[in-house]
Amino acid sequence: MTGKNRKITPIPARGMRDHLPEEVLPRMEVIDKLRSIFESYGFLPLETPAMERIEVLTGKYGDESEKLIFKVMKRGEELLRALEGAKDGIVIDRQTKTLEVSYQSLAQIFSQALPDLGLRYDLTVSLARVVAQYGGKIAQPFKRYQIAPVWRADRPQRGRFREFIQCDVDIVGSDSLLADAEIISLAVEVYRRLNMSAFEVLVNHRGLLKALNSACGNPADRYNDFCTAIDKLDKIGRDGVGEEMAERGLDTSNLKRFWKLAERSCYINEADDLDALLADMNGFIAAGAGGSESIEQLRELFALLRNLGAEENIIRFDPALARGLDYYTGPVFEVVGRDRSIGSLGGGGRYDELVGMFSNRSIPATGTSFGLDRIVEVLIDQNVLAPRRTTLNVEIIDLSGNDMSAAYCGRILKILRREGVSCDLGYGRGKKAGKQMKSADRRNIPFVIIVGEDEVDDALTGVDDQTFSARAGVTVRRLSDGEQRRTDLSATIRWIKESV
RNA sequence: GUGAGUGUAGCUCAGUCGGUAGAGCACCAGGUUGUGGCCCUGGUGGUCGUGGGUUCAAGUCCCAUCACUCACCCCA
Repeated sequence: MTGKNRKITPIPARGMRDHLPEEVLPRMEVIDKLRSIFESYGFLPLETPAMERIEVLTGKYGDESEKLIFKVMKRGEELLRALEGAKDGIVIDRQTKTLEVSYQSLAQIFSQALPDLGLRYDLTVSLARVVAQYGGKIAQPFKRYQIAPVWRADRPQRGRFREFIQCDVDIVGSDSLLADAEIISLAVEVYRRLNMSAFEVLVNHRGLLKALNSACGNPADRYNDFCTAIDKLDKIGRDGVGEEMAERGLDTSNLKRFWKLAERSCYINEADDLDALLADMNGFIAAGAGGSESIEQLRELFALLRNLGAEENIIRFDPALARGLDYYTGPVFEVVGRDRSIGSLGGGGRYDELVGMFSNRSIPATGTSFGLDRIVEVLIDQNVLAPRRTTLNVEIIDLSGNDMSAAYCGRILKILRREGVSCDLGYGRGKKAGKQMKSADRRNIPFVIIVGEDEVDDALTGVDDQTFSARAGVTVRRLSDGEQRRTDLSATIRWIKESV
């Protein structure tokens, strides 16, 4: 460090964020609530390393996403050996400590030969690895949740970061639709218990989309393109989707019939409309492979959801729901705001081919992921959640700042803390009352206890804490409305507990 | 990866035709002897992102670079 010219920027690394206490406190409230709901459904916590072997991560997400994995290079001697091992297009001279490499080989060597670790890109791949590693120990169906950061080397943007928290809940090893129903009703309960307003859950089936793709006149292998285009409906509208499909070389001649069906999307409690829609859907896809089976599954899933006590007008069958990820194989769902302006709050579905990838056999799985940051953002917007500047209930204002008052304050602190009332001694001991009170108020501390000569005169020496609580005169003020009481400590504690 | 925009005090920003930097908020002190939020006064705080160029003179014009933001792609 040679002076101020060398000052290091205090801005966090690109796409990464600091979370100050006032922001962390409401986030932790949400996390606590999520955990208790997950556990009430019997999901168990799992923790896995932030870094995985690189070969665990690669080949799972598709070429585009694979570029977004943060890779960690081999280190020290191993790095040199790897460079020497990458014979093609590279010459290393240990004597002269020089390295010659063609520009073309460089990118390939750096991205393939040198990394041996990577930061996890999501939590599902780690789950699949754990299931393969501890297969015998883990009783299936395995219900696990994991709330943890994941990393993506994406270019940051509004609501998109390089490090963010995922809250994943999955059931591994059951192909029962009951598992899908349980995941969906869990999602509904989470948003309801978080007091999120104006949301709904859209449900569809990947098999149905496959059949719709065929019914629209496209070959089966264009089904991913079909889903990708449909998935953009909210953003670019029907005409946009049509153009998108044309660009991708898909048949758009039958699209009108599809929209006609899609706009009959209805809540699952609207039984007559729902039955009619499913029946007409079945007619439309008559030739589609496996489509009828998907429709039967949806029918059963909706019945199960009603059994699990689904509220009215929350869960909706939406034939135009696609979900971007191409690993889904069965029912899929997405939680959205009713006005659609806040985008997706979370979603999930069945993915029967993914978890088995380390086990060489297919293991059925279904699950959901909650976007913690987006949920917190929406809850703050809806005034359900507020930034919190303190965990303190009480600050003690010591006006005298002498040995006598210090002993008196100390005794109050000890008793309050033991009673579960968080409290602290103001650092402005001995300063003017106005200053100290202002300082407490600015940090949103709800109560102050004012200790001056009058109060200390009342202090009772040589008595136990219980006697002290019952007899010591305490001046306590509620800052929200200025109400001030002079009473004993026990009554003070009751008042504080009642109002916070 | 592609395209656009913005960098001036801790924060939000102004700064005219190129003439050596300003406001509000925040912070500190006081107006106020044991009572906060409002108001008033004063104060601290800036290599104008960084480097180069043009000019008698650059926050201002030009070039480069870095960082951030937004949109696309993709996703949570």
